[in-house]
Amino acid sequence: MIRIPKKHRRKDNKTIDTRQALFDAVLELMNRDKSFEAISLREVTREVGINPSAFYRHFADMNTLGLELVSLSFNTLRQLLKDVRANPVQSSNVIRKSVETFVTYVLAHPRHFHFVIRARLGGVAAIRAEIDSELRLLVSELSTDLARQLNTDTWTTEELKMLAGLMIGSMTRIVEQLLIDNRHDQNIVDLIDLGDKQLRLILLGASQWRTQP
Amino acid sequence: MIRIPKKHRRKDNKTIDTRQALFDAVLELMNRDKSFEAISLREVTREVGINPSAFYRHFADMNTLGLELVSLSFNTLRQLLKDVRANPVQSSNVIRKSVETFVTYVLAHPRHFHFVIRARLGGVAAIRAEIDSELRLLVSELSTDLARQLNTDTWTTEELKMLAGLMIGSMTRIVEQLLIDNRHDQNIVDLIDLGDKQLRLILLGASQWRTQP
DNA sequence: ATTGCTTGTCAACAACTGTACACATAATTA
DNA sequence: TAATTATGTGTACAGTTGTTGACAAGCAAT
Repeated sequence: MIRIPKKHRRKDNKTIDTRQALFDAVLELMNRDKSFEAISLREVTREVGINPSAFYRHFADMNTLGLELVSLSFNTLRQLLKDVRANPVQSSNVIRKSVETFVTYVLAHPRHFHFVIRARLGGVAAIRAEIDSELRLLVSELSTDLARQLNTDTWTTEELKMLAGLMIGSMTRIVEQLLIDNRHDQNIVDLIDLGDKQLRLILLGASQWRTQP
Repeated sequence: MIRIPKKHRRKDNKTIDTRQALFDAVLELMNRDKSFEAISLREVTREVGINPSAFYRHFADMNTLGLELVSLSFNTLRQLLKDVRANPVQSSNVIRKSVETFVTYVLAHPRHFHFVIRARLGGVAAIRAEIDSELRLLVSELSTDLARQLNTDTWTTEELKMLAGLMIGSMTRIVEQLLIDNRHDQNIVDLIDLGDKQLRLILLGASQWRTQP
């Protein structure tokens, strides 16, 4: 019988071959319109082209794979934030430029964003919890950023989080419309326009905000 | 063997018994942390206490059941909107009162809202599409409502939808936090507070909005 | 070249799935 | 009452699932 040997590395270059392929397979299957919960272990190995039992050489089960996928996905998001902080947007229209870079980045890494968007409300509680905590972290980070640009006399910490949540919520919806069922052939430019206007309206409201008793 | 007979009605009183029980079973299973896609036909019938084959007397398959569940769920939402329009809120603090009634209503029909929230990004494309179209309808309705209260010179139709989408998006997040994993024991009052502030900030921004070229 | 670890194959298992068919019972209509 | 229709049962089927255990091959270090 002909056996096609799979290469595998070690220690320094830790067995990334099929491990990465397993990640990719899950993302690909989700891209083909399956929720994470509905993807079977065998389906994944079939996609990769290995025996079902070989799966266990890399992950204890599908859920731990999913949890690692959450980390990976948020890492690519963090990479964007890092880049943005390194090269802050310089433009007369900061907001629109920011939305543009964001959308561009999402479209450059659609699978990771698609996974998070879908798994956020999916059926695996542990994954939901992990995504939730990552998002809360994001809200906190953004609210401290905002604190530097707003009058801290009129903004409590809680209100800053409320504002940050609103902004991230708006962006989340953009990603949802961008990556899921855009059969409504919603133009990308239109989506950028939508995000731009929503953020501008939010920040317009913020500029008028006064703490109420 | 003991057989417990199930009653069933007809025509005028259309076979609602087990049919309704099947709906309830699905909602109950989703409430127990399963995504719709991951619920098997047999599981549902097991929950109801009937033979798997009997399922087909009521639905062609799980997906059509799911689609009907979308209709049912949005009907309960429409009921709220109907009530609200019939008895418009009269208060010095309209926004907060509105959020309160909304949250109260959601908590009175948690399963329907829970289903929609979860299935909106779930794995069944037909169900997603249906929910999406219902939500778009909602956005349209709200934007015509808003048109009556805002200066139509400074608001285009598209911008009204943008505003309505922002408001509904905010409420959607509230429902998500209300019904899913509120292990963060987020107080209901805090959530109402959050929704109130977000809506106020949005409408504050709206009051300052000017159409830009 | 031998040893030892990693990665993969193969075969098997019991459990569960959706669906089909023939049949039984309950409720409605004639 | 008798006939008809709606609903539910029982059994069966082939297909898929997660997981296990024994074994083989790839790779690195000795």
